[in-house]
Amino acid sequence: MPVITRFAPSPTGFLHIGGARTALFCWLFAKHHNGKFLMRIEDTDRARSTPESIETILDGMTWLGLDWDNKDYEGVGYYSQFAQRKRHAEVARQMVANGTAYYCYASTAELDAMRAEQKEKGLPQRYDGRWRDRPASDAPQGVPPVIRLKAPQTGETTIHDSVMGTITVQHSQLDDMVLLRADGTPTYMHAVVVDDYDMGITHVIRGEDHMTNTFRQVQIYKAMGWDIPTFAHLPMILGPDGAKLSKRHGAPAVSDYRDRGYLPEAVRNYLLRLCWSHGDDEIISPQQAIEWFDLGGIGKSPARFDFTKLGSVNAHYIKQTPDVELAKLTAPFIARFLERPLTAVQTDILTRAMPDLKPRAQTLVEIAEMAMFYFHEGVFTLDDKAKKILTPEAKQSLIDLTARLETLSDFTSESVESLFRAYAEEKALKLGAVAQPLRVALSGSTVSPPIFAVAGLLGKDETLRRIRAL
RNA sequence: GUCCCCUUCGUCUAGAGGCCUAGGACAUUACCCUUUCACGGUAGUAACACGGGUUCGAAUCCCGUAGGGGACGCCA
Repeated sequence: MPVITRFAPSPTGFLHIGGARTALFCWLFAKHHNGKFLMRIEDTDRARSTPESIETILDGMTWLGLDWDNKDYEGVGYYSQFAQRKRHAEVARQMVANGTAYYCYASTAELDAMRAEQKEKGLPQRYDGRWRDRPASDAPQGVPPVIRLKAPQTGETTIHDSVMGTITVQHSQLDDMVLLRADGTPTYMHAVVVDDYDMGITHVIRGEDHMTNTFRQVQIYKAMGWDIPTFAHLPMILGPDGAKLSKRHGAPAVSDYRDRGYLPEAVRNYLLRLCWSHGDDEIISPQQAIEWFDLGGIGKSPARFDFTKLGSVNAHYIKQTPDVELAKLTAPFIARFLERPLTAVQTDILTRAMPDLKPRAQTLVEIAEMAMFYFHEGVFTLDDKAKKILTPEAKQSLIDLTARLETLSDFTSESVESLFRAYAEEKALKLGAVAQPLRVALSGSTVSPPIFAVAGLLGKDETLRRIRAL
């Protein structure tokens, strides 16, 4: 049987980084087995679902390179849960007919009171089954009922989770959950099961927060006589402090990572290593990931998100990315700082500077910040450190040097360097004594890429202009 | 409160009863390289939550304790 997995986000916000990890694992598992990976939007909550959110989520998936196999579905490009509502209702009614579900006329206020009382008494908060065995003749007039599952009350259910192992829950822990709301729309619990069945999902891979739900959902499969898929519940991703990953930690949305200059392949590699391992391997190419990925490699314990490590993985992928492409990816960040797009000449400088830029950065934003001085016009504002470099002697050396630079016919990184080296030797100076002042002159800072390379890139005119502007 | 899951360096993890003097990566410290900052290289600090068992032998199996996470909606 071919493997079919799915990612089923609810379109009520952005694509969460934890969701992205789930999607990645589903995708990898399907790819590994030559199966299919499907996208389903869980939009049954009409009040909270928005088209913008769907777009954001799909964008995030595309950015990460996680393509789904039902892009042509019904012309919308994904399976919509809401569109299946008639089918959900039909199944619920079928369950009433076969005695595995029933109508419940309890009002919301009534149920709130019930839960409040249970809580006060320290009892487990569960629906007490007040309509479970009442005859249809008891139904009040004009009250639209919900349909509830008639859950088994004795015995137990065992599931064999591919990550968590064999887990058994007593049926006494289950309650009669709502399947179909009074307005005829399905609840999540019901819709997932029906959709997973209809879509032929063989492996339900999802977050651990769905673990206990699984035992309730299994009752629906049983009630309908459907085959139960394989479940794999992934441990949570926690924030650096061990609490739930949230806005407080800075970056819960996939788009945050794009905006901060992380490469999608780096984010994927980092995410892959959260709760999953393949021996001591850390840097794993997309091809290797597909080849190696298996459910057995997933750990059971939750992982904390570590931005520092993500940074180092990102640095690795930055170094691997070809200069032309990296320049293309960095240009928008620079353009944002400059408040105008880069000219062809500037793009060319950026590309040629890339070999010296990329080993120094962890993100595209850092590259952009570091590259800004190349495009600087006018006079630099120097900090104290830089000012300290420009002693009267240093300035004098620079003036001496401008005269010599002037005569250079072949103005390159190499020729400038040998000229500086010769000068330093002549004056019995360390190279740093002339290189540092040049660095300040050309970059406006005490820290920059190798300064002779900078001079070569800037060219003779601009180099002399910057020295004279001091 | 009830139920479920988890627990190896600061973090991600390797580990399937003897290969463990517990390995790797990130971070961190020192040194080397060096025109600055990085990159790179070398070396170091650093962990089996605790308590009981089982066994000739436990990070690994069992029980308990503590801590963490999750679920308990006409949200998904």
